[in-house]
Amino acid sequence: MANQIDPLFAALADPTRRSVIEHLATGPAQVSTLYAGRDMALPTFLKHLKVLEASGLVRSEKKGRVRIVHIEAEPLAAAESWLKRQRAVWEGRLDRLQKLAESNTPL
Amino acid sequence: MANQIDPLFAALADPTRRSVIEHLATGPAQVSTLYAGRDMALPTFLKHLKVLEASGLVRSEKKGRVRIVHIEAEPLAAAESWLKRQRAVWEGRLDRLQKLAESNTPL
DNA sequence: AATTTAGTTAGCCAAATAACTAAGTATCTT
DNA sequence: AAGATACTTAGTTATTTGGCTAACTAAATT
Repeated sequence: MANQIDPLFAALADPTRRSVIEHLATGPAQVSTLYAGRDMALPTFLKHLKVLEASGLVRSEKKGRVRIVHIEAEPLAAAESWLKRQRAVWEGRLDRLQKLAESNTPL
Repeated sequence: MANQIDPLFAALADPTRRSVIEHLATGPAQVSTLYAGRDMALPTFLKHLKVLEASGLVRSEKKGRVRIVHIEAEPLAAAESWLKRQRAVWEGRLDRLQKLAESNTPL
């Protein structure tokens, strides 16, 4: 029922995982490509991929011995949306404060 | 030097802390007000506030025996900005795919 | 059929996180 | 001056996280 936004932000709180998302934003990729050049053991990296997949930010399917990973747009948009909403509330408040200041300071 | 975006997303990955941000978006508040109605011990809640403050999302100062907490707009915007950037890359890719499909399918 | 490639599973470990209680320190209020 | 209020600090505990190695499976290549 709930939005499951916790694991989403948690997934984004790691540089390895964010860089995977950055890579996948340019298109789907297989595990070994995503792994290339990383300074960590493969099983460690696979755990990061699992965290991403559990958060819903990413999906994957196996083709032969290769696993193709792709980004999932909606959860990314959901996170952005939460932030946007907070900013809207915050800016709405600033607007009201400004109007108040203007009405009380008729120069 | 680096953007310190890790602790930012990490701070947002907890419902208690997000609800504090939601509250503070409507304006500054003191600790006891933010704490009111929460089902956890006060020291536990204070740790959450410390996490928020360490992430830069929030600042606070003490006035007498009361601590006033307020939101910090920039880090919130930085998180939103990262997400927006990913979406831009992603949507740019979708646009190119669509154009490609159009040019290859002249009806 | 043997080897290489691409991931997977299992198990261990250290550090970080989230929670608690108990006890303490300022700062109002009466 | 005493008491209440608003945090603060210290110390404990359980769970989660992020990392590792070793050993394994399945698919493609030679």
